[in-house]
Amino acid sequence: MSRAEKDPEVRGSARPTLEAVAARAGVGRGTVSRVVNGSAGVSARARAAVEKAIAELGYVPNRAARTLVTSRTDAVALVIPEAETRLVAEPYFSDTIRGVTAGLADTDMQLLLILVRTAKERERLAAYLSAQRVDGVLLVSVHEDDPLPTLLETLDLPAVLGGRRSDREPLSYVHADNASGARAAVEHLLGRGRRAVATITGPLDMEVARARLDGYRAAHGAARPDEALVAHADFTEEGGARAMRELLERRPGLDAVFAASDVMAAGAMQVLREAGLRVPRDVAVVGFDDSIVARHTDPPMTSVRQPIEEMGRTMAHMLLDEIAHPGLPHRHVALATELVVRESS
Amino acid sequence: MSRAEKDPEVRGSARPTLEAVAARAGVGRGTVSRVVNGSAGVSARARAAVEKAIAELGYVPNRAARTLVTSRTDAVALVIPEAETRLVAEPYFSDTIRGVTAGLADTDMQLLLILVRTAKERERLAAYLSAQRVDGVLLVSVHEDDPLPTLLETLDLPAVLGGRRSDREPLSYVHADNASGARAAVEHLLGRGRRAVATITGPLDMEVARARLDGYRAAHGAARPDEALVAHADFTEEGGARAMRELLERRPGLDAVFAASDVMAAGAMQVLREAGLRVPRDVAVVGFDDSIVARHTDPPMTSVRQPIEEMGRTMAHMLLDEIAHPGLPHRHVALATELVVRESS
DNA sequence: AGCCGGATTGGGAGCGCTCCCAATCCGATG
DNA sequence: CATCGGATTGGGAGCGCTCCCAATCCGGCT
Repeated sequence: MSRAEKDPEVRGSARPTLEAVAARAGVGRGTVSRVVNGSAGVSARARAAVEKAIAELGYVPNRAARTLVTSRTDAVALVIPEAETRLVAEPYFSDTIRGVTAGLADTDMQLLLILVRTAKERERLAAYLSAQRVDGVLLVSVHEDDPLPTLLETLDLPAVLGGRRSDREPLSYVHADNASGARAAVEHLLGRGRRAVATITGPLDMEVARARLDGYRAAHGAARPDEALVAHADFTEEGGARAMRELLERRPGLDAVFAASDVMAAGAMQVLREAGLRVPRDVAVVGFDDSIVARHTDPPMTSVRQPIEEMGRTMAHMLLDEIAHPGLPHRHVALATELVVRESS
Repeated sequence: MSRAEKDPEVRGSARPTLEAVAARAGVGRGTVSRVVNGSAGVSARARAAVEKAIAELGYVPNRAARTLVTSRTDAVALVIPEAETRLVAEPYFSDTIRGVTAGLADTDMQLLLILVRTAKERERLAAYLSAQRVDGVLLVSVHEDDPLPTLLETLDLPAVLGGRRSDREPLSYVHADNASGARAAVEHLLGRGRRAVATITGPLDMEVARARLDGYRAAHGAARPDEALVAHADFTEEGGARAMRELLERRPGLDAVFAASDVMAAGAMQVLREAGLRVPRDVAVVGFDDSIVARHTDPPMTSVRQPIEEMGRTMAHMLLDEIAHPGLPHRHVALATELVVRESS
């Protein structure tokens, strides 16, 4: 039998309250509260007495009581569409979380993780967020038609997006400079003498996918690239494979492919191999994300690295700012990408 | 200027309270509370009136107020040592989270994600958990000397571990049947005629690593395997490579390797290739985890799959049980693994 | 008609904290 | 020595909810 069952005092009610600390320190509740919250206007003597009492009693403030009166929750939510956790290049997920956690580390903000899987859950989430249970929201992997950002806007709840819906995104966001990254990748291919550089895009209802396609086009300068060299996919390996087959059928002479994700690039490499084409000899391949997949393909894949962990950290910092200063105008941050050259190009 | 600034009523205080619902429905607070919490003893008439009022007002209970009086928080924490998010095979992290989320889906439990990075943070966490801010704790990737499980025990806080510290683990846990999985892998190699099967272990202060090593030994039956065929590493790719070099030096004639993780196996395959040995012709390789890495090595790797998402789901369910029924004896659940045969063996 | 007991109901008390104001203290000033 | 004002302090009020008990209601029975 657990101690808690025998003696209800052990868990819960036994914990010292503000009042107990006040009594022990021989001061009033107000003074203890001031010390705990670091407000000014407490004499050194009183402060010392309170701190001593706190230490002796092992006092920890009751968060619920505080929330009840201040209506701050000291919690932020990280909302991730469930589907993304499967599709997106693997480390994306953990890197984001790691970054966000790091950004929150010196705060005593709690991180609530919310995976949204179904439309039903999405609705529940709306109710949830409306109910003020968090001080702010981080939202990653937004699609263009995602209703959540709009909801956050109307709720006037501090929020920072990872990525943006379009280039006119009103909410604060952090994203990688996808267009430049893609452009650098394609320029790299062209610079190595490739002539017919194809691309495999992500789903075009995501701005990341569009931006990478734009970068691909921009790399061609005034010379509009052959539209038959553009194939659309969905960030999955199978999608990448399918797109590669299409491309080979349409333009058998292509000599390079830029895929908007490593996973798609891996699918493409598979198809190339099956078609008897060698990488990079016959067809050079560049991916995007520099995920773990890129390092393990054969040959190892050239890829565009995005600083995902830093993005998470930045998002967290921006959110804390917005929470602390509600009037703040929204901010838009783009972080640089970096081309990591390996043997596939 | 945001609406909230102009009109403080918009955010927060404007939300209807229990009292408001009661007034609107023409009943007392108690009745509304009973309806909201689904307790019995409410007439159909009253219930209908209350439900109508709730819908009209868009009432959502204030969690903090409820927590304050019940001292339930309706939140559980998932604690992950930060280091693991880097080392462990990538999808582990997201699969676990996905599983836990799924297991919590029909509840209105919140999931708090806590990444512990430093010893300092670990201490803070102790204070945090002692402060009753969650109803229960999920703890993954425990090391033998981890002080947290013991803390949870003394706090008498509902907890479920992912993995166990030893085979005498008192706390509830869910783990994969590592020994059987490893055994199956090695038997598979022996069954294909391999004679000198080496193994690369994980850090032996983790029970998973020990269990997989035990499985390796068990597969050899009465015939104790040559101890020179056992090399220790740390679940990293570099560690796997280093161990492989050691093994090749000690026993150049080995014809198979079972690594306790895919990532280590990938490192080993790299070394084998550099040594001019072909996989699987000269040396067969089997990994553990069946992570994304296994599918992308060259050749694709045979690996032992563990049902990580299901483990997460099971952990969540068990925790909910322990929270609901505090007296419950601790439970230990082992989930079966499965050998996925690919070209590396 | 009067009474009984179970079903239903209302609302006081109180959870632990912050906010805020009135009270007190104390050194400095005239 | 009286007065003044800023610094410090104590504690009432109240946040929104659940718990619980006393009060009320009502159908059935004598």
